Amino acid sequence: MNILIAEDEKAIANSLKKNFLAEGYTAKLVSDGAAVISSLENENFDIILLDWRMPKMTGLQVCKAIRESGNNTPIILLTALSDVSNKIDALKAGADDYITKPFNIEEVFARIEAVIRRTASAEPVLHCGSFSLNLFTHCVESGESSLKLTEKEFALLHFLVSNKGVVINRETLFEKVWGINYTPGTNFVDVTIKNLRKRLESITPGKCIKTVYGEGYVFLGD
Amino acid sequence: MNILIAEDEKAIANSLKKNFLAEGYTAKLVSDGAAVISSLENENFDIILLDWRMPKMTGLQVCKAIRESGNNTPIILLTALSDVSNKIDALKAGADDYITKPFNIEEVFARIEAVIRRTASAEPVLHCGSFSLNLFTHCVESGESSLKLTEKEFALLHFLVSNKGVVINRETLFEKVWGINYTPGTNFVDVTIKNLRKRLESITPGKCIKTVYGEGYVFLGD
DNA sequence: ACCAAATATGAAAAATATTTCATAATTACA
DNA sequence: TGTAATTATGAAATATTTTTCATATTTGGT
Repeated sequence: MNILIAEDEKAIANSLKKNFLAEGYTAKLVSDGAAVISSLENENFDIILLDWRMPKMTGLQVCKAIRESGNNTPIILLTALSDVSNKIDALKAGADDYITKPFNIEEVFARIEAVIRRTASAEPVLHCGSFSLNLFTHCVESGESSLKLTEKEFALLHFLVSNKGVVINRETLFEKVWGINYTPGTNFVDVTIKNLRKRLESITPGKCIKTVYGEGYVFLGD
Repeated sequence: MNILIAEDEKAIANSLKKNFLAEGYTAKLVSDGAAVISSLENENFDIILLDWRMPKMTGLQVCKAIRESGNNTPIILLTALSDVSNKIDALKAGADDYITKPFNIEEVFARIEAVIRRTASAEPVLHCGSFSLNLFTHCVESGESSLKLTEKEFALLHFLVSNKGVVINRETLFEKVWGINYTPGTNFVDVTIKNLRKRLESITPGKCIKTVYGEGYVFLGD
């Protein structure tokens, strides 16, 4: 078991690490968001313990950044606040669980095990703000509701979501989704965007695919 | 970077480990197949170096066992033989590369980097003997040829492959693939099996889905 | 406010996939 | 070998998805 600990307070970080080593686990300590991101690029971890308050970026922002980079390593957020709304924010940002400080080490072990058991059997999903895209079942999911997309719809949304925030022109979308060179005169992309938007209405209230006049389409998070 | 080294010869194993540690990598040494399997259950590795000849199980068997357990960690096989047919066997069994002894450490580092770069961008596949099933694109692939399955075909083959060697009855197949309770009178499963077999003809020569009279269907490896 | 270009939409047509069903072939067993 | 049960298969009927296209709406610039 290999654990990444992102915790600013040295005392807590060292205490966690000592306990993990005693259990035969390996643990790496980092103290800011940038270090978390670069560690994840170079190494695989079984779980990430992420402090809520960190220098420069909040744990929440780091969490979002991790998920946006496509990394699905389970994350447990550590926080001094017991506010319930933070928990909701945390889970929305892509965290898997949440431990309130002060905690005892048994609780940490128990939650790690629970999260790993839970996520080991989970299917890969792309977190897209208020909903998520299941890459295996091709469903968009939000809370209880789930909706299966057609293949073109799925491929188009998948591509837009994985380029969140960047405007993609029709030619590119066409070539990525249909896999063939763009031939002017077809409006496949427009039609599929329309259908996609209609379907997403029932899943998420806001308009998450925006048209940029003369340029193309963008997926916006929320 | 976390490396699992499965090598019987202590001298080679220790030399590898020393070199990896010098590079800032972590490495775990094991000396038999069972230890490889159990290590993988408890820890994530970035790469596995696997000796061709090991006590009890051959590296090839261990390799197959790893892939059958659903683990896709990149594997490099180490072998004293320079026989080309072994390389083919190795890749068939699910290995990603192959290094011939004696090797120098630069070659090992170079191959590790190459394999990681290659597999990092690869899509998840299920190795099924002479072909593989791409879980993202829903294609069966064998060497150059690739074939897109329909949804029911994919789901049926996926379920059979992930229960390789065990006979599954029609009721179970129906419920897993169609997601609804079995109602007698339908022969969806039979029809889809027929279509699947016809499609697989062009990919793999042998009959890999066998009928067990009165019981159901099995996927057999090859 | 008006115009031309760009985008959205509804709906028909074509292509694919799924389901149904009748019949043929195969199997296990007496 | 004969028979009933089981499985395989071809093909029609449905359903779904993809593509086409004509028309409506929106947009940015004048």
